Amino acid sequence: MMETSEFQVLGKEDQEKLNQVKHSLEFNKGAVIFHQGEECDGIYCIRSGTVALRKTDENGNSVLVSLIHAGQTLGIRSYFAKTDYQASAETLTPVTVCHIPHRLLDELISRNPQLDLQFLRHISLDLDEARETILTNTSMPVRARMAHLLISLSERYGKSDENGEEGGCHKMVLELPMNRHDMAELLATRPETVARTISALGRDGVVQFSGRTATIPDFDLLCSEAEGSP
Amino acid sequence: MMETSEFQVLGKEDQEKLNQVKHSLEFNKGAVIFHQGEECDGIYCIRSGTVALRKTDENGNSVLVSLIHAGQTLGIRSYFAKTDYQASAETLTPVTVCHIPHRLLDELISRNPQLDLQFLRHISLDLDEARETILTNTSMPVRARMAHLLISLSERYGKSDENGEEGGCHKMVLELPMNRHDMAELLATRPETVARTISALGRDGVVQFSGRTATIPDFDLLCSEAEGSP
DNA sequence: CGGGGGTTTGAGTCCGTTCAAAATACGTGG
DNA sequence: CCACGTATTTTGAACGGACTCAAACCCCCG
Repeated sequence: MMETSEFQVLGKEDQEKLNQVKHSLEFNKGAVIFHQGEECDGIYCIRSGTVALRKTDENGNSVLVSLIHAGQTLGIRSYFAKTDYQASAETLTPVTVCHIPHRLLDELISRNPQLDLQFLRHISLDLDEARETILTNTSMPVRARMAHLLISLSERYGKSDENGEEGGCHKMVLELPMNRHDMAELLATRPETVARTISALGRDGVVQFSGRTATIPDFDLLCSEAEGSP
Repeated sequence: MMETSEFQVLGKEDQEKLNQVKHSLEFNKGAVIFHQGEECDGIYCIRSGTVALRKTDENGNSVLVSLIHAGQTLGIRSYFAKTDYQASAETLTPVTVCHIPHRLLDELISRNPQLDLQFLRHISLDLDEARETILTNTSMPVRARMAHLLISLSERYGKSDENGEEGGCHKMVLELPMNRHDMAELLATRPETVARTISALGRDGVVQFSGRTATIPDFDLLCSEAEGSP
C-alpha cells in the first residue's frame, strides 16, 4: 500500500535532519491542505489517507484532476515550476501529512542530486496519467469511465470477498472514499449522471451500490465494461 | 520565438561534447519522429517547426495531447519515467530536431546536476498544461475551446496586420499549421463539428476562415469568445 | 478532365445536461 | 430515541450540443 518515498535516496545525515525539521499535520475529512492560487510553501508527503486535487476555473467550473494517496507527494509540480498552486488539495479521508518547507527542500536537493531524479520520475508518471485522462474523458462514455474508476479504486479500497469464489469469478467489495459529487468531478460529468450510471450498472448486475459501498459480483465483468466503445 | 534550451546550464566541456555527438535530423511535414509504444531512445530537441503529440487508445481513438514548438524538447517524459513512449510525435510542419541518445543524456545528467532542475521545470509546466486541458475540455463548449486554440496559435503563427488599427481593434492573420482533422483531435471533437464551429464564427464576424488562413478582425472579440460558459 | 483527399453542409439521433421534484440519509437538539 | 431541518442522492421529463451517417462540394494534381 505504501509507495516508496522519494527521500529514501537521502544520505544518513539529511535523513535525520529531515526527521527533525519536518512536522506532521493532521487533517479531518474535507479539509483543504492548500488552495489554488496560493503561493507554494513547500511540499507535502502523505503518510495516510487520500487527497483530491481540484482545479477550478474563473467561472467556477471544477474537476478533480487527480487522487493522491498515502506514500505520494503533493505540491511538487508547483515547487519545481515555481508557480502558485494551480489546484487545491482537499482531503477525502482523515489525512496525515508531513510538510517539507520550501527552504529545507532547496537544501536537500542541492546536497542530494539523486533526489531530482526521483521527483522527475514521479512527475513524469503524473504527466502520463493526466494525458491518459485527456484521452479517456473524450473517447469513452461515462459508463466505461466509471468502470475504470471503480477498478482503480478497488486496488486501494477493495476487499476481495472470498465467499463467492466457487464460480471462478472474483467478488469484491469496496468503500468509496468520496461522494457522488466528487465522483462526478472525477469523471468529468454531473452528479445526476453519476446516479443514473450507478443505477444502470446495478440493473445490469455489474455493480451493486448501497450508499458508498460498492459490491462487484464479478470483477471480470466490470473489466469488460471498461473497454467501452465498439 | 526560440525558448531557452535546457542545455544552457552545461559546462563548457559538455557543451562541446554535446555538439559533437548529437546529430541533426530533418523531417518532412507529416512524418513520425517516434511511435507510441516504442522504446524510448533518448530525447529530441526541436530546432525549427512544430510537432504534435498524439495519443491513441486500443480502440483507435486518438487525441492530440499537446503541440511542441521550436526550442522545446520531446520525449523527456518517457526518458525519466523509464517507460515506452506513451504517445506518437508527428510533424505538422517541416521540422529539424537534434537527437540526444539515451546513453549520452545519462552522462550529461550525472555530471550536471543543474540539468535535472531544468527538466523538472519543463515537465512541471507540461503537467500543468495537461491538467488545464482536462479542465477546459470538460467545462467549455467547443466554440470557446476553438477561440482558446486560435489565441494560442496566434502567438506563434499570427502576423498582426497594422492596417486596421484605427478603430483601436487589433486585426490579425494567421496560417494554421494543421488540417481540420487535427484541430478536431486537439479540441477533443470531430472534424464536422470543427467545420460547423468555423462557419459559425465566420457568420458572427469573429474569425474569417479561408482554407488554413484565419483572419481575426478584432482580437478582443475573439478573447471574449474564449470565456465561454455563462 | 476525371479522380481523390479534405472540407462543408444537412438531417436525424443520442448521450449527457438542465431544471425540478421526490426520496433518502444525516446530524442535532429536544 | 425520536422529530426535525438540511444535505445528499435518486428519479423524471425535456432540452440541447455534439455525434453519426451521408451526400455535396472544393481544390489540387495527375
